[in-house]
This record gives sequence, structure tokens and C-alpha cells, in this order.
Amino acid sequence: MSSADASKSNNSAPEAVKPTNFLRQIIESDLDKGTYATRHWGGAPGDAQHHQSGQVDEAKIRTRFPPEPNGYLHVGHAKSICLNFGLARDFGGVCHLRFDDTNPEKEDQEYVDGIIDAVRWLGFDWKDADGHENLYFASNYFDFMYRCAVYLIEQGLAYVDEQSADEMKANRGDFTRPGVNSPFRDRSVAENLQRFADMKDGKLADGAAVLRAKIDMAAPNINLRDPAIYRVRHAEHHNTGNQWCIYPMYTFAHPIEDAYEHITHSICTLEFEDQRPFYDWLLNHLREGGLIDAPQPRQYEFSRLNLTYVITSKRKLKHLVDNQFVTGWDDPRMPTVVGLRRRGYTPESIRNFCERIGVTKDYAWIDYGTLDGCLREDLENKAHRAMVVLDPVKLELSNWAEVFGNAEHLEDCHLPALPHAAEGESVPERRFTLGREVWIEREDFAEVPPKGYKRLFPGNKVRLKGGYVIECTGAEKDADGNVTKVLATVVPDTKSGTPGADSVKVKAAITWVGVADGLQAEVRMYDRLFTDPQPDAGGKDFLSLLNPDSLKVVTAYVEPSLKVAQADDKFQFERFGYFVADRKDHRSDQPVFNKITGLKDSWGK
RNA sequence: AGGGGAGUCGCCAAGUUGGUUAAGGCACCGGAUUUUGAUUCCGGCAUGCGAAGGUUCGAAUCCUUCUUCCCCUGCCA
Repeated sequence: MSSADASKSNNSAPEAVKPTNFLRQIIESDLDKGTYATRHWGGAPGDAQHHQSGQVDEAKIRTRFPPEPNGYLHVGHAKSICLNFGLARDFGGVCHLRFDDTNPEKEDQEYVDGIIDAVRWLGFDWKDADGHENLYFASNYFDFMYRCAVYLIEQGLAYVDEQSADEMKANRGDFTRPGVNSPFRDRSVAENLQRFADMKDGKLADGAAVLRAKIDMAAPNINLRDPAIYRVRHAEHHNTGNQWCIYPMYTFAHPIEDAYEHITHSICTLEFEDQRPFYDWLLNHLREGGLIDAPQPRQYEFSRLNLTYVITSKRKLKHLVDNQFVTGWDDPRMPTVVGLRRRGYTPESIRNFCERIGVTKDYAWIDYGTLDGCLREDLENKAHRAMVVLDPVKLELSNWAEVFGNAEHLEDCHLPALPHAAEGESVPERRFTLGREVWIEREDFAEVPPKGYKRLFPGNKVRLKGGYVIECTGAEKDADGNVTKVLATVVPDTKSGTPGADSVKVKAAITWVGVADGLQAEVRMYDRLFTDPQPDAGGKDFLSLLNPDSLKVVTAYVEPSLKVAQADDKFQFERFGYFVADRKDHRSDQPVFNKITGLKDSWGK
């Protein structure tokens, strides 16, 4: 199954080639050219001197997944995780898990823990070949970042600006007009050093000053119009406490984090393209100053994931949680990793999904069905089968006593838990009983069958899956005409698995659960959260697009084999889809199953 | 308006140094098998590569013009 297994086989059949993409090609080219072949690694992040004192890096490449710990990861992050960790895995490299925690006001340890958990669950780790854990925090580099800032000031490449935020904004210009130099732009190095120290020492209030890179206020790329690189924030940081009252901006911090960790390929999403010139500007200067060494990291951008019927805006997801449109960040309808997990999506299916959708710079929308397809593909040969009745109506086998004698008699039935086990593979068996009364699906009876209908209607025969062939004789109805009981007769000698089983041909087998041994279970029938394929596009009111039927809870009857289901166990409820025992609410005496997704259905709709 | 990116089948996506009939996946449509109207298996599915011109024996690949979409004016990341 894994690519490692495939590559080990001596099979001469053409192997499934991993689809290429522009990032793989860049890496292959770098590997060919030996761009990073002589890089050293100091055993941990550090400055130029630190790394030079280490050995040649055994990791061929280093990538990183750098979330800010300010919320829960979602399916879009999963794409980035699979990309960065996958590239490192495939090219003999390492991927660092780095928390980009440079804004103390938004970050929290709770999110750090959640993110670590999510990445692990997806199946990745951040170990070097020697087992060293590459789990890092940008906030641990604050000393070095400060050093870099001081270096910039000393070189005349940064200055402390004491304009107000509004003034800075006004003087930045816009797309048509160049910016205007700040009156503080030409302060002396000594004065800048002093004022920056004042910022650091807490002598300035929040907002009173920022350190700015001195580049070009007329640059057509607005990110180069003297970007702010340090701001004053008297706030407690989840990692550094009250040690600092100035914090670096992303623009400044990120390239330094990459260089400090000796990242080779720094992969981010498209909206950071305009940031790349500054990334290179900064690193070039720091390299010239001997603070970091060559070869320096390079930034590459790819297109972020857009999934139909899904919202990934953190603000909007939070709104759904805070206003109880969903039960929490891990609600099975949420696109968060914890939500997908609770819904029943497997790490394998998500990884496969990320592989399948590819990596480009194109603006793309992925059909939600692609994710479901990956889930079905993963579970088809893994999930044990079970019969359930979601919308029950009783079926009475009126000739039961004639065929089996004693009315209390129950026929023992069995079916394999997996229908297509490989040869020699032992498959657990499910056991259940057939009696005079069973639950069947209301939809499986039609007094007047629609064209092509193959299930129960008067005069038609079907098989009770795993049991006997039966012939429908009619139904009982209440005063309003609702069917209260379906009637049928057992066709003798047609028991599943016996020699005569196939003597009577039928067009369909229906699923059922014995009244005598069926268990009651709560089944949460989830559907997409939104009715619009792009609820987060074009300024739509996403709340008005919520699907009122995204959750329907039913009380179902399930076959007795489900008695031993454990939380998080996945099943295929035959004919209906894949379901998972809810990891929070499932109890063996009070079962709760979540619908993950349906089976393909070429009949219904 | 200035800058940065991108437009190949319904949805993704190979194809990049111009060279035979434009990969593959998903979806879809046929047909076979089936005690899941599932799975599996077989077959079908772009005279066309945003548009128009041009260069060339030959262009999705090169040139020109046009067009559509995305991102950028936080002391967020």
C-alpha cells in the first residue's frame, strides 16, 4: 500500500508514479545541482556560526509547517501539512513543526497542543534520522531576531518610526501614488539604536513606535514601502511570558526563522508572493552580515485549498461555534481536523485526498465529492459491514410457523464482516438471527412499485440478506394509509449459504435487522453544512446558506454484532454508507453512530 | 490605476528546452459480474489547450495584442 512497499517490489509492472508538480521539480533540480549538498546542521536551530560548527546535514532538504497557534487546523492546513511533510519524506529530508508565535495577543498553549495532536493524527512526525525532534517555537528565536534588527539599524537599513498608525497609513500611498518618507526616516544610527532599546526596555507605550526596514517608499510593491518589522506590545506571551514587550512582525520573523532552522524550501500560499522580495532582501543582508549562512532558504508559493460547500475562514468558523450553529470546533460538520476526525474521515483518506488534488499555482475549487471518494476508497476494504435499519417498519413472515414449526424459533444466520477478503485472510463473521418479525427499511416496500423498482411489492421476491428469500404478499395500513406492517412469506430451503440458496433467483437483497436481537442506536445523519457550493465567496451571507438539514438524528435498529463497537470504529452500513461510532458520545449500552458519507447510488438520485 | 500571480475536458491535473493520434485521477455514460441498485472488471469520454493574430515543415509549448480570474495599501499571519 505505501509507496515504500511498492518501490521494494521487484515487480516489473509499471509502478504508479507519484504525480509530479512544480515543487517536486524544483527540489529534484536542487538535488541534481547539489544546491544544498554541503550544508551543515548544528543539531538545532542557530546562527551561521552555530551551524558551521556542525556536520554536513544528513537531511537532503528541510521544509517546515509553520502554523500560528491561534486556532484549530482545518482541511486547508491539512493540504499544507501533507505537502511539507510529504516532500521531506519523499526526498530524504525532514519537516519541522514550527509554531509561528510572534503575536502574543492571539496565541495560546491550548492551540499548540491541538496542532501537535492534529499533525500526529494525520500521520506525520518531525524527527531527524537520529531521532532529534524538530519541534520549534519562533518565540525562542526572539534574542536572535533582536540581534538581526540591531544589525539592520547599524547598517542604516532600519529606523524607529514614531508616526501614529494613521499617519503611517496615510504616508504609505496607494496603488497609484508613491508613499511619503516618514519624518523619522533619516535619524542617526545612534538615535535609532537608542530608541529601539527604549522600545525593548518598555519605555514606549503600545503603538508609540515601530521599527521599520528602510527600503523605498515609492516601491510599486507596497510591501517594500518601509515595512514595519517590530512593534511594541505590552502583553504576556504564552511561551516567553513578560520577557519581551516588543514583538517581530511576520514579514521580518519568518525569513529569519527559516534561516535559523536551515530550511531549504520555504513553502507557503500564494498571497505571500508579494512578500518574497522582502524575504530575499532581509536574508541577503543578514547573510552579508554573517548572521546567517548560505545557501539561504528560498520561498515558494502554491495555491491554497478551496473546497466546495466548505468555509475555512477562521472568523466565520468561530462565529458558527460561538453562536451554536454547530456544537464546537470538533462538530462532525466542521472542516477542522478535529471535526473531520470526529466525522470519521481517516488520516489515510485525507492524505490521499491531498495527494490527489495536486499542487499548483492555479486558483482551483475542489469538489467536496473528491474527499468523500477518498474516504470510500480507504474504507471499502477495511470497514466491517453491518446491517442497520434507519427508517424502520415491521415485516412479518406470515408462514413462519408452517415453515419452521415453533413460533419462538429463531434461525441462526451469519455473514462475513468483509465481503472481498483476500485469499487466506481470515475474516471475522457476523452472527444474527432471523425470526417471524424483522425490521426493514420503509423505502424497501412499495405498494405500487416505480419503474425499475426491485425490492418489496406484492408478488415480488427478494432476499433478506444473509437469510431467506421471501415473497411479498401485501401490507397493513393505518387509517391514514400509512404502512404499519409489511407482509411476506418465507420461501423454504433458500437459506443463505445452503446448497439450495440460489435455486430461487431474485433481483435484490435487502438489509434487515431481527426484532428479536436488533439493538437500538442513535444515528446522526450528517450532510453538508451549506447549501451553496461557495458559501464564503463573493461577499455572500454565509449564515443564510446554512443547510437546515445538515443533521438529522434517527433512532435506528442495528444488528447485534455492533454490540462490541468501540468509539471511533468505522463500519459500512450496507447499502447506506460509512459510519463511525462517535468518539465522544458512543457507549456500548447507548450506541451513537455518525454518518461519514453515503455509498454511490445509481438508483435513488 | 501600480505591482505580483494564474487561465489545458464538468472538477482536479501532466505536458516547460516547439516534433508522431494532448497523460492520469475524480465525475459522468454504456456493458459484464454481484446475496450491498456498493465494490470489482471492461469500454466510452478535449480535431482541442482563455481569445485573436503571427513565426515555423511543424505550437498547448515561441512572439504580439486582447481578455478573464486571484492576491497586495495591518503596528495580523
